[in-house]
Amino acid sequence: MLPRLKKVSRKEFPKGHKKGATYHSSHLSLVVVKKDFETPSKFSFVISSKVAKKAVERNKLKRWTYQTIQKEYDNIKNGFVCVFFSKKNSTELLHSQFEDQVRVLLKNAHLLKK
RNA sequence: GAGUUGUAUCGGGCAGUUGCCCCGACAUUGUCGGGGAGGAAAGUCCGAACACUCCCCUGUUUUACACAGGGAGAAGGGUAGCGGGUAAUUCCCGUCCGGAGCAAUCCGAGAGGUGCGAGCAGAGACGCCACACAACGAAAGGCGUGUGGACGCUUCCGUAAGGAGGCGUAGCCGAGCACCAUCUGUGUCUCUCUAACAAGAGAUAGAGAUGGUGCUCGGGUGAAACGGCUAAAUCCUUACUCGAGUGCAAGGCCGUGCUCCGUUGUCUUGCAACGGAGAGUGCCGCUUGAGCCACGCAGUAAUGCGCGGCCCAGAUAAAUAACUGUCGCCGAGCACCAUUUGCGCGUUUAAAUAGUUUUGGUAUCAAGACAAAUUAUUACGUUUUUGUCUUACCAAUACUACCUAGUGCCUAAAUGGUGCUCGGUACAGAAUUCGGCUUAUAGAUACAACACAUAA
RNA sequence: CUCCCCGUAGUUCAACGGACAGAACGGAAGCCUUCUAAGCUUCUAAUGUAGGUUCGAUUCCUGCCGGGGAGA
Repeated sequence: MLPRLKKVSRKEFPKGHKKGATYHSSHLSLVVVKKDFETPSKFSFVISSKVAKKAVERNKLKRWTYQTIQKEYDNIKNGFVCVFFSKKNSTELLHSQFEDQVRVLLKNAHLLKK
């Protein structure tokens, strides 16, 4: 899991999506907003109850994303606020497929240092 | 043995890797130690605690404001056999009654009153009249209250959906009873006639048949059948209970932080001071509580009391996790072993094994016999091809030989154990707290009860 | 999280506890017309679900299911 400092707090949440750049994959989408380059990047995950009706499913998807971000966190550049949005079919994925989707989105957004 | 019902409990264990939230200590941004979802955390269907606003009453006070204590009445809501439990309940316990079930057991808003009573079926669940009484209304009049608008009661009057009243319609089939009418024949008495009987006339008694009227009972229809019964879980009353509403997004704290506005100062942006507003899990409420465990006592029980021990999530864009290995549990399949049981044949002749006969199937490499075809002017022979039979193999049947009391079902069925493979390992995630109810839940365990089958 | 409201044909709405649940716009078939439109006739299709009260439930009561709304 991510520590609380690396997650987006309620005040820092970007209010309109129009400011940031959006990236899409087949089961997820990502909104990235630039901030100052000093602070480390922060992440968030949004899933509505229409996507997954049970709270257990929603918690599971949220934990999967935070876990893959925690694995890749050393490679990620500083100074961004990133929000993952789930699409309607995102409950169909297995765990390894879900991790690949998150990695592909991070790569497409040019957040990885390499 | 295989079920059913009720109650209660559990609902994965261990190890490794990578991580998260809270508390404490040391120390300072790290180490160490402790803790980290449920029986339903769910639905939000009830109830309570707690908090605020409002209403009313009492007291302090001349009154008001304010403070303290409390919820009597009205309206509205809820509950409903009876008794008990609880902080409280649409909850729980005991018990009566009604219903379901063979039974264990389960279900029930189960007080009292009034009366709407359609359609179909059926002979029939009524129709009409009037407005004395009851009910409702108030244009006009009267009386009362009030300055007045008006309000209340009442007379004449009006209303009919009809409580009570009157009249009437309908009334099938069968049986019984009563009354009336007609007819039939009989008995008794009196009179006439006769010697007498018979006959005739009159009166009276009871019987039978037919018809009519009235009453009672039954049939059939329907949930209910003639003036009663049953019925509101949409009405009314009674008893008990809740003052009404909002719900932790209740409610409160906070400046030195953030945003906006205004004023003043320096006076170009900007900065500083003061005031106001807003936002804000920054902090409280927030987890020690109708708490959990064990024992004893009271009680049929729900539950209560006493005593001892324990501290057991507290996040806030929201922690409690992810992956791997192994073990466990359940189901299915396969293999091996063990036990039990069934059916057939048999102990007077078995089966298995060997040989022969008959029948059927397969194979046609080789050999033999027979038949057909091919080559055609005709005949015969040879070669080739095809078919059948025998020799070959298998199965069944019958007989013979051999041998003993078991053997067969071409490995039958059930149960248990071991090993291997495959599949499954549920429902589901705290958000103010607690007590209930309802719903979802792979499976596992314990106890109690009931009915069925079998054996003793 | 807390608190409210609503479920009837494909759609929008009706229906004292009483038959076979009605209307409009739809859809299908036929008639009319040279053809289409309009018009006429016929058909189609529903009480969210499970119990209870009642002789009888769309309506009354209770539990689930689904949808919608309010409070920052």
